[in-house]
Amino acid sequence: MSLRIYNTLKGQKEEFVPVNKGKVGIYICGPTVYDTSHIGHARSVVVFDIVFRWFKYLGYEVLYVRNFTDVDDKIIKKSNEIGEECSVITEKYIKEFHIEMDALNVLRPDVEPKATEHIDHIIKFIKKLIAKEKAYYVEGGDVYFSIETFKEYGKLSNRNVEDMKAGARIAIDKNKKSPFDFTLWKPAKEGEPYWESPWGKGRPGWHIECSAMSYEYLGMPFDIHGGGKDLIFPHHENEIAQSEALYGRQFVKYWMHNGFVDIDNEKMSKSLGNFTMIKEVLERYPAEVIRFFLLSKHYRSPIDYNEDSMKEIVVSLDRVYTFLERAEKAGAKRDDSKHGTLWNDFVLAMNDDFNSARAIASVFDSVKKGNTILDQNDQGKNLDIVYSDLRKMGELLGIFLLEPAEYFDQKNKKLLENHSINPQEIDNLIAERNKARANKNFAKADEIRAQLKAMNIVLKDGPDGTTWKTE
RNA sequence: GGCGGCUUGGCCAAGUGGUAAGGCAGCGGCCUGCAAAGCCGUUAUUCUCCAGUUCAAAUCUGGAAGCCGCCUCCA
Repeated sequence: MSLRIYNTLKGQKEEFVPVNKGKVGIYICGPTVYDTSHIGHARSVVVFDIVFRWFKYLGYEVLYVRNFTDVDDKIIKKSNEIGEECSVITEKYIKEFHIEMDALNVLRPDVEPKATEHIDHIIKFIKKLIAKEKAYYVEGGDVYFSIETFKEYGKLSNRNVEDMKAGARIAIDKNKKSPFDFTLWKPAKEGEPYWESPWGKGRPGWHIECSAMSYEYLGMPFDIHGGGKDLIFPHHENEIAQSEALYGRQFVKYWMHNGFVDIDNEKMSKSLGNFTMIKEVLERYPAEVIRFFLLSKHYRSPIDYNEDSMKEIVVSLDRVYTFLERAEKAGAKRDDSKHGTLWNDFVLAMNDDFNSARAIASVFDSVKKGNTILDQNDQGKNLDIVYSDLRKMGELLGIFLLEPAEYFDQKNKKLLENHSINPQEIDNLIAERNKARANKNFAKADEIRAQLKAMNIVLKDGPDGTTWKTE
């Protein structure tokens, strides 16, 4: 049962064989910190969080690096617009990013390097490229990478320079040897942040930081490099060019790219004004629901964010927690010494290119199996196994990790707040209804049930009395 | 123009050439004073269409239609 990963470079799934036995190096392109993160960022981060967790589960020694791009034209633009220092902006959004990702139960990477803290490494990298004649300086302070010096340019995105020229969607720049040469270092204009370099005061281009920093932390080649699908070209293509041109060997073994999040079947875009921010979604749904949603479809496919899907996820999550609660009340105990057959299905799914959508089917199969055991009053070992497997699946997916009571309390609290309902009011109505029931006045009892139902409160009559939940 | 992807029941969604997972919704049943939860049964002779390869195809090949993404900052 070995792990298979879809490698963008090869266009197919391949068996995962680490560069160094027992170890895995992962580098993920993190955000450019100039604005609030949207649900698309959340997907990328959650997807690779699953990858991280799965490698650890498989017993690898993992070194997980995810950068922050904190020097960039967009940051400078924002700085000019709002009159704040770049560093104030980047720090603000890094902090926000951390808060939101923590809420989504995302594990922090081992290292989160910032471009501005690795300018020395970047300059050194560029100097070496120039020395090898893979890059050139032009009058005025720009340094470009020369794609003509790297014959394999285009191998990740399946492009070739001739075809791209035919597309002609690129501005001709007289300073460049080829229109596809890209910036490694650009000069600072008046008032822009800068660092001293052999090419004057300036700042690094976007692509170079990932080559320089990944080399610093993970060496070359390393195992996994990932990010959103849109980064395949030009960002990752350019990283390959820089790193492989300089060192003459493979840069990355497996390239992974996640699909986009659409909003109501449309691409998120500024013109449509439908950028959906993580914080907005967190206001509407529990963080766990968002995470569950993001994992409900295979990571490479597009996923559509919409109200109906989210509601469905809420119902599904309730089902899982309802079972966990029921199992725990029946005395289910965690015992990881043994696994059931559904666990094997889960592992197979995850080993097949991190197929979380399929893995989630094992979650529901476990719930059903567990409920059947409970219905048949056949507790004991079987229940413990199903329960333990389910808990373990939750740990690896990073969902349903709460105690059921905590989950339902939070949910109830939110609903009561949203509808300004006083819990005391509910208790009073229940007491009244139970009095009616004791007197066999079922008409009155049903009336109260309906009244509560109208408030989105659902009653459950059990052997230990009446409990309620929100709908 | 170049490159890549998608099209599976009312909806969402897996699917590794061997005879359609899972979830939501619906319907029937058991349980319940009634409910809720749960369980059981039921809902695609069929996977956009056409042709081909094969004993066997949703899965492979060729073609058609529709949709989407990247090539410009973008997760």
